[in-house]
Amino acid sequence: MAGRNPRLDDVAAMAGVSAATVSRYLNSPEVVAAATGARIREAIEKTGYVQNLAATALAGSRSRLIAALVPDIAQSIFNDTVEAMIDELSSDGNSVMLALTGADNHRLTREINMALGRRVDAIILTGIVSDEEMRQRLRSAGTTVIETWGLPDDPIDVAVGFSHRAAGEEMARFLRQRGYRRPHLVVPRSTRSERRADGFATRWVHDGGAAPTRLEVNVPSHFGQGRLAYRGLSDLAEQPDVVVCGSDWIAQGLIVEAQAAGIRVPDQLAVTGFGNLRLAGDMRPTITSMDVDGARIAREVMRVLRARAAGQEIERRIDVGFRVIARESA
Amino acid sequence: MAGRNPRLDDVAAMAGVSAATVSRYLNSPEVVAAATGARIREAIEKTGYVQNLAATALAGSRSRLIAALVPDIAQSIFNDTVEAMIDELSSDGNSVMLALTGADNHRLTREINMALGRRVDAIILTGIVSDEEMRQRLRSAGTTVIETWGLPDDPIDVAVGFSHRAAGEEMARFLRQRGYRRPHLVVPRSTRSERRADGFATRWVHDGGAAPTRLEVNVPSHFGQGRLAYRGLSDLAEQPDVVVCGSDWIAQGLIVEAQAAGIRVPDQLAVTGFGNLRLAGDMRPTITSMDVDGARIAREVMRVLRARAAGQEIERRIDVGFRVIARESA
DNA sequence: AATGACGATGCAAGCGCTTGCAAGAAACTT
DNA sequence: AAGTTTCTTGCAAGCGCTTGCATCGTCATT
Repeated sequence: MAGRNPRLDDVAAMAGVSAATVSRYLNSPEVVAAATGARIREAIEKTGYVQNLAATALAGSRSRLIAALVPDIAQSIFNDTVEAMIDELSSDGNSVMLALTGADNHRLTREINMALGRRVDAIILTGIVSDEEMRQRLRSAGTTVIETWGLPDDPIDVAVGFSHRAAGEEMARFLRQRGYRRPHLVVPRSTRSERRADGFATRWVHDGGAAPTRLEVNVPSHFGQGRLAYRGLSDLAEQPDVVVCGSDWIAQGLIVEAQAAGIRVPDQLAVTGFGNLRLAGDMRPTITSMDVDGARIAREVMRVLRARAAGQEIERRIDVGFRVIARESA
Repeated sequence: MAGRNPRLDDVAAMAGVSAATVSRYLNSPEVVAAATGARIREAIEKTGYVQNLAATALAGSRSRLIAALVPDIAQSIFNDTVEAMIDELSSDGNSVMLALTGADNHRLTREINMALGRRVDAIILTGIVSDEEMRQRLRSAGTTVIETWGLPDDPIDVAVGFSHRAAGEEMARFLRQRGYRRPHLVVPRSTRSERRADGFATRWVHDGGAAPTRLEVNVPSHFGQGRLAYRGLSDLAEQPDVVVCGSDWIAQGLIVEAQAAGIRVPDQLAVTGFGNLRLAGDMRPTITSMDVDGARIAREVMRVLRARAAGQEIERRIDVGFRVIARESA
């Protein structure tokens, strides 16, 4: 006890029981007699004991550690989901290892190895693991792996998300129905955004429209890109009547720049965003966007995790859908 | 080897050495003979061995786990810093446990306990731990504790940040010198923001101005609050000539709303933000803000961590400063 | 009063790795 | 050639906790 951190033994000695009993008390209080429990509680209090979770993880089968891999957090549409998940997970007594993968495949690999090394109970992926070898590796690791925000045909393990292609198609349908004729797409260079853009274009053409023009921008997308995208419009042969942006931030920037140039939105130029971030509803004009329920994704992830912990079967693909939120900007 | 994950032993057996040697190879490759190292590398490759870091943490003295506690990540001025830190830390072979504390003291306590339980090598705090008992607890835990973004007189262990009060004073000086006379403060309900506001007010009055009016808003601050804050101006007896916002988001929203009302910024109303986020430079008009180098904070944190690991002494309070970025909005 | 059944607890063998100590081999010294 | 020093490597004792199995009272049952 002198100098070092108190251990299970110290608590056990003080409470007059064996270490095993203290361990049981910690993990399932209901199995130890009430009186014993009280003594143990007191001993824990007195010694200031804090369970060494590294030892717990080693001895037991669970680490109560969950790895969450995201491209970035500085400006990310996933933040709400990640925040909700971290919240829930820690209420359940887990810790979350947050790793940033960027667009970089090499970092993804490194972080997955780290996660495997720590024997995490689950790996939550945001963004798409395209490397087939890595997918295989994850499959055979035996860990729960949840892919979020996308809905691959053949998930590594479980996927919670929606079809980006379908979302793009839906937006095309919506704008066409509203009477727009010349859409211009501003597309961040991420697999998901590109898929939406492809869905949009395919549907648009299928419905008899001319192939939309397209501007690619870097990720992560931000306000400033919207402004640049607006200026880029002047290079187009034909002016669009609606600009379909890959994110609400881009849409916001584009609107601000258009207004600064004296253009009225949506009368002279309509704009749509993606993500239905809070600012979409707050902007002047309010921004028409595509809503994805990030919190719902988090909830479904938790449901999967709990089901797994309880040994229940779950569906492999969980579609949370999306919906167009019609507002003033388009 | 059958069925289960390969262990150190398995690698050792295949390479024809003892487990100790493999362990040494893993931790300090230079101490094992080159030829042996090659055999081990090959064995690792073949078995697909992944070090069990729970065991490593238990046996060794370091866990290579760092806990980062932040109020939130959905909309946070700290995100850049956190992102930079996570990046650096994982390049160094550490994992980061990200915990969200919200404004809630109870969650803070829980997460600190978790961190201590995992025997993290360091705890990085963003936001202020005001509970004196908890500060004491952290002091005696013997773990490296780094408080960031603030600069308490008596840090728990080490602090990297700046004086919010001084930043507020500096903004007051700046605006006074620019000739503004009636500032109005929009203050998020966080200790840091309030401190800046206090610094501003004190200085302003000290320099002969009338005490600034003040509007409190909830955290996390966002675009929509700026719009509301603008509308709130009409309730004031006297109209301000400059609105000092607690964040760039608020400033941005306020500008958009003012413009929608036909008010020219800064001619009829000046606005300042805080944080010098990217959008401050991108907005129309560009937003005058207070810059804090979040990446620098991350770098200093890393420096402290490395110094600690190397057993060197470091200063307890590291001031990264701040500076006003004069732009179009004020 | 004998027999189970059951609840509460202890024993001890791990979980997979690190590291101080010691020994054998190889390379220098004198 | 013997004595040192320097490298490499192995041995084995932990690190602090969990958990299957065994033990021992207590009660309810016959």
